[in-house]
Amino acid sequence: MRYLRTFELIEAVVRAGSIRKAAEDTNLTASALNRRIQAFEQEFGWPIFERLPRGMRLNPAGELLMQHIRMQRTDLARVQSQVADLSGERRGHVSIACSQALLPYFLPQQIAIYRAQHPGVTFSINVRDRAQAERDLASYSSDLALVFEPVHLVEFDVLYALPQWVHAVYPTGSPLGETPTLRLRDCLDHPLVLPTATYGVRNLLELAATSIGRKLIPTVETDSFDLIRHYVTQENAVGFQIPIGLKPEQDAGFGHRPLADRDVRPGQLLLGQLKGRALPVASAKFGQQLVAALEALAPKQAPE
Amino acid sequence: MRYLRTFELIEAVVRAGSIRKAAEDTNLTASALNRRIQAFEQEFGWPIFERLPRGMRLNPAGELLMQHIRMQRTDLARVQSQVADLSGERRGHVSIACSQALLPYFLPQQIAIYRAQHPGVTFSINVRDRAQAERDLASYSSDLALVFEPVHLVEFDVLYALPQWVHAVYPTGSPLGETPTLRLRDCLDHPLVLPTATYGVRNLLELAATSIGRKLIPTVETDSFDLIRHYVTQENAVGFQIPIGLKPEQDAGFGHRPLADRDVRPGQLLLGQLKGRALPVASAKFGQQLVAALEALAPKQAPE
DNA sequence: CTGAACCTGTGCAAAATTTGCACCGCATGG
DNA sequence: CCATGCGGTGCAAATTTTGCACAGGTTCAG
Repeated sequence: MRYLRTFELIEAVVRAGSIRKAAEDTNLTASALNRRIQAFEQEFGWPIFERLPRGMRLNPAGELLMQHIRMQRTDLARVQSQVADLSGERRGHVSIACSQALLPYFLPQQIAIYRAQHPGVTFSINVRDRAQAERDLASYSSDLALVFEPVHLVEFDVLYALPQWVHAVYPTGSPLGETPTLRLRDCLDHPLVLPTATYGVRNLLELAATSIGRKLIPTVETDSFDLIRHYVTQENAVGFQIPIGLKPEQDAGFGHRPLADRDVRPGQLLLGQLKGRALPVASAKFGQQLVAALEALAPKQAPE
Repeated sequence: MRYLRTFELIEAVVRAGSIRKAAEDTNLTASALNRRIQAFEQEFGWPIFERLPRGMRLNPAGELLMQHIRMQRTDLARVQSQVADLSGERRGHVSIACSQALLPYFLPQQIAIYRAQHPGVTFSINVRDRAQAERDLASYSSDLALVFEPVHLVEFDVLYALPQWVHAVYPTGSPLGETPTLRLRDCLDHPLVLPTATYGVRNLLELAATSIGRKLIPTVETDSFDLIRHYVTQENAVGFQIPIGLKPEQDAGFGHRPLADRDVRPGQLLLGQLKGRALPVASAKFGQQLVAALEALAPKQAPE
């Protein structure tokens, strides 16, 4: 939009950190860009940048303004999406911040289902840890968040909460697959492949280990759930994962089953949005579909 | 703000109902204005006006856009107000939609108190009936509403609720001032000066009258509470009013006292804002002051 | 201490955009 | 059936935005 150009330029300066760099990104001269920023500050009434010898940085007033700009832009997108909806076009864009576990099966399937009905809708999926996901919502860079065990929950409107029991992942043939129920202490005798501390699964495991007086000593620590799955087949190791990221019956050299409820408490996979925000039509509809899909999933994943 | 010019022009067209009239209001040529509107519609992606032989009218898409425009503008004002606040200037503007009863004593006093501390803050006070007050909030044309017995209460965030007993207003020396408690049936023997049906006081009285099998037959019906007060001294009539609009001891030829609790239920004077809206600093602070003032008022107005 | 490499900011002329004027086609209403 | 008021358009003038050249300042390496 033409009339939002000034905002785009301001954002470019914020990103680039200096007028000259931003000028290149925006195909403008530094002088032209400089004058637009100055003109805006004059109109706005206060400077929004600190002039440093190395470039420009937002001052507190600028931070407040940036919030407004981001909100303004996404609200305009919402209006356009609603207008498209009432013209019967059902176009739009959905942006989701989610945990890794949703990537292999759940989200691809849900997106395909949605797009089968509304081919005009596009998606962006950003993998975020639970803290960053909430920050994404707050800065309007994602519409929906689908994360495991989020941290703050301020400014977060929960659309649906699905309980998830932590599963252990082990090579096929491992004795862990044999016992009637799978206890945490049995897993701890094997080499452990654990996610890093930012992840909810790790958090739940640490709590559980402490309460039975043990410590988690990871053989491999990673932020890739893919690596966890694949490493257990290399060594006789144990990894951990929530079931939504695993196929019901696995046959690529490893199996998985839930840990005993009394050892590790189940966590929650939360679908949510920014509190009080009106979502674009496409995002709202997709959110509804996700709620329905998660609901359908709930009874199948009963605790053992 | 320069970059909001397009929005101003759109609003001007909406208000004027035609491009040519709006062109006069905005000191532009009809052709220039016409082209800006067309350029915007092109960028926006859809027409926002219906072209009628007699002028232009918003289509549904335009209605959605107007909501966005209004919201956008007031949010920018909020940002500017917050920035002014962090520069320690404490400037700003507070707009209030309120019932008539607040005009004679309560609001003037509260505004004076606030302005003594923050002389940079300006006020606009709009008298609105309870339905229109809520519409004002929804269209962002008022920050706060202070109304008696509002109707819908959707989209309305209650900041404080003060119970108000309906008082009868009668000429000094009237027998109504003598009885131990004032019953509604005694009032009904006198000529009645009633507010019109849009007002909460009338509503409460109608309900009360019906429940004792009587009907209200107004001698004078008016939307001016001033007139009610002054008319009772002309004829031996009875008017009704909520106490916040009356001085505790009145001596201008009329007295007042609450009607019996069992005859007429007390109504609520509600201070509120649009649900989910972040108010400008000045409005928020003034809102807090009003809450404190209403709180201080509460115990003094005990039922008889 | 010095010079290169950054940065923001400014005067001025060229380029691009917006505006005003004159005018068209069209529906409405007396 | 004609006067009136409406939105829309071509074109030249007016205004705004931009690019270029350059000033003035700070940082940092040698």
